[in-house]
Amino acid sequence: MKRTTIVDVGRLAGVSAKTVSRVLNDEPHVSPAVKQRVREAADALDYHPNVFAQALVRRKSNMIGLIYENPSPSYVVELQRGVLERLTGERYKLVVIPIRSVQDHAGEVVGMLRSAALDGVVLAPPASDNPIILNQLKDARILCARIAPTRLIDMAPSNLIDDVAAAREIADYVIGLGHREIAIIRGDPTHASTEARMLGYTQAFYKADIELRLERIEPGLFTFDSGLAAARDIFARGDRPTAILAQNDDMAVGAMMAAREFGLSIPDDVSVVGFDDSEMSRITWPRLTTVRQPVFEMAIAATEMLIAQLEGRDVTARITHPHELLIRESAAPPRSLG
Amino acid sequence: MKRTTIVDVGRLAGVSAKTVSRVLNDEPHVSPAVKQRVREAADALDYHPNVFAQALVRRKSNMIGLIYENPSPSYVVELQRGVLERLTGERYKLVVIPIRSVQDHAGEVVGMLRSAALDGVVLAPPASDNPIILNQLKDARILCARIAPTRLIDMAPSNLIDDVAAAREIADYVIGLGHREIAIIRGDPTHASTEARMLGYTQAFYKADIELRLERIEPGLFTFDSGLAAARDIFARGDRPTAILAQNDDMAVGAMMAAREFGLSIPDDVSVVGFDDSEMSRITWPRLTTVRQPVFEMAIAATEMLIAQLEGRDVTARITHPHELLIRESAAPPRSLG
DNA sequence: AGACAGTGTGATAACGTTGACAGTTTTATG
DNA sequence: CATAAAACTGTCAACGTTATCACACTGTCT
Repeated sequence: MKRTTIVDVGRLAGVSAKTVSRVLNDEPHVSPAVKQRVREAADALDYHPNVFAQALVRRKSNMIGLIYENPSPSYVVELQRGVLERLTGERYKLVVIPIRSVQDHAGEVVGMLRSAALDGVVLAPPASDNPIILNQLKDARILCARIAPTRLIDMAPSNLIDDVAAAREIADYVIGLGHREIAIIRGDPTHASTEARMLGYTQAFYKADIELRLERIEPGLFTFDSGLAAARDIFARGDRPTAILAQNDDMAVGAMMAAREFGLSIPDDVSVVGFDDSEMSRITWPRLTTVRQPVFEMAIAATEMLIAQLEGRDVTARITHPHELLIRESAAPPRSLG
Repeated sequence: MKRTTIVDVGRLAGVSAKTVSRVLNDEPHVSPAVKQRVREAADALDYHPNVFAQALVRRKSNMIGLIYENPSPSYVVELQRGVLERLTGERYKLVVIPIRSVQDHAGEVVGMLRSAALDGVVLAPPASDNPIILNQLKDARILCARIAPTRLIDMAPSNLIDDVAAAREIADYVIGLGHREIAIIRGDPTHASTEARMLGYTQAFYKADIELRLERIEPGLFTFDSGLAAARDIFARGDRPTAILAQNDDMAVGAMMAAREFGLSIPDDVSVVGFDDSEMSRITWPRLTTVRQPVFEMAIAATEMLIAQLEGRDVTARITHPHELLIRESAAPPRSLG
């Protein structure tokens, strides 16, 4: 079973392979009559070009990768939706490349990408923050665009939000409601945004002259389960906080679940706020107060940056996307203030 | 900037290109000494094979596609997780191919796949059920494995659950709780499982001698929003049902949200059950009673079937995966029965 | 000793497409 | 009308790898 090639099409249309190539790639200098004949021949033979032969000779694969290691399914979904959104109508295909642990395998990632022969990659956290990966990509001359890096911002095109300010704002809000006994559930320590958000919280605490007690800071991993476990720890201890700041929505929803297990009502007994505005924050009850990170838009923008580079257009080096405090029903003044 | 090729490696190691190829592909008939030399030369030059040249000559791309058009993010996540799980450690890469509307674009899908030159595809609903796509894949000799088809089961390897039985069981359960006034939120009419689940509900109603009133059947699209809208319609009407059967979890959670808007408590005022056991069913409060469809396992199995075909191994033609009724807290006897 | 199976190695020709260049015709220009 | 410019078309050699075949050598079995 031989594939039909461009030569077959040429034979049927009575022209050279090169001419067929020109027609199929919409190159100029082909007479309308020939164009028509070639098109018909191609249709008749149900011809589809061999992308490998093209990729080989053009040195371009029309495939881009999305690299992530993200414990939050809703985050990953948004990410991918954004990339695919920008890719509709383009000839690029998306190859998804989840990494088990960027921290542990940073050295191997780029080698893998090289064999995959992608035209470029979109880096999501924490790969977008990893200096080893960034440097190796540069050495291997693989183009990239980044989502939510917090370091080395100018090393490659970046899509940011101001994590510190966003975290500070939601902490300000919670403090503004009257809370003083506030617990924090941290994100995955290998993600740089964890520190950034922590810093934002700290600034808000400092401004309000609230002491940040270490035992009120629980480790988490950005997963629902880690939020659930952290909040169980928090509630199991004697001095229950009146509010919980979770560093993403998954953990916040986990914390809400834990509160229910302890018979606590939200927001009356304990306020819970998240971070991201992922889909799940809208489907819980009460709906989660959170701060929106426009992941979908950031993914679109990153993909745009990548495509711009691939096509040799000018590239915006950095976009800081707006965040937004979304006040919903999961946080309220502490009961003592009624 | 020239790429380093197999010839360069050969030159450095003092052997022919073919010998390098043999070493790199672990073919026999190479002396240990040469093997060693070639390996060192390849390392020294940081050589990575060009996958396109390989694909061209081997007629094999080592890429597989995942085709879906699925409105439920959590379903898609599970699907992808399963495929990627089976692919870890394999040399295959995953290309994701979301289709806007399989119904409308069935004729174009396979052409697209052909140009993408994938070795095979995993078909998720509703593409797994589409006869046009299946036939064209067959004609184009693109291998495939299917997830949750309901028709033409023997046309290609399939991973099923018994949708009818599963739907009947959860309806039986709700009826068993004492409900008689039951509304149904249907799924996307272009997905064949919608009819299958409907049939299961119908059987349960018939067995219990409950009339299935048409005005109690609301259309939906498997999305949270469609479930929300459908349930609003249901609650806005005079004769409120005591239970709602939603054909997936997304819509069930939407219905729970609608109930809250109407000040109804779950399960006291109204019971809600879903279908799938997607992640969201565990994070709501009360947790959603549903019937588990092992999407993750089905995706792993489908990928295994595809790989087996690609490697010429024997392929299981059909696996019926177990479903399981998961009784949680979102359904209870109707208030009238206490 | 001769035949024979295997092992190790290289030369050459694909795989299907496009880039570079050259040749031929048509059209525009002075 | 001559001539330059543009439009059209074809030839040939890449692109980087592997398949196929050929050859030389090493044992092993009659």
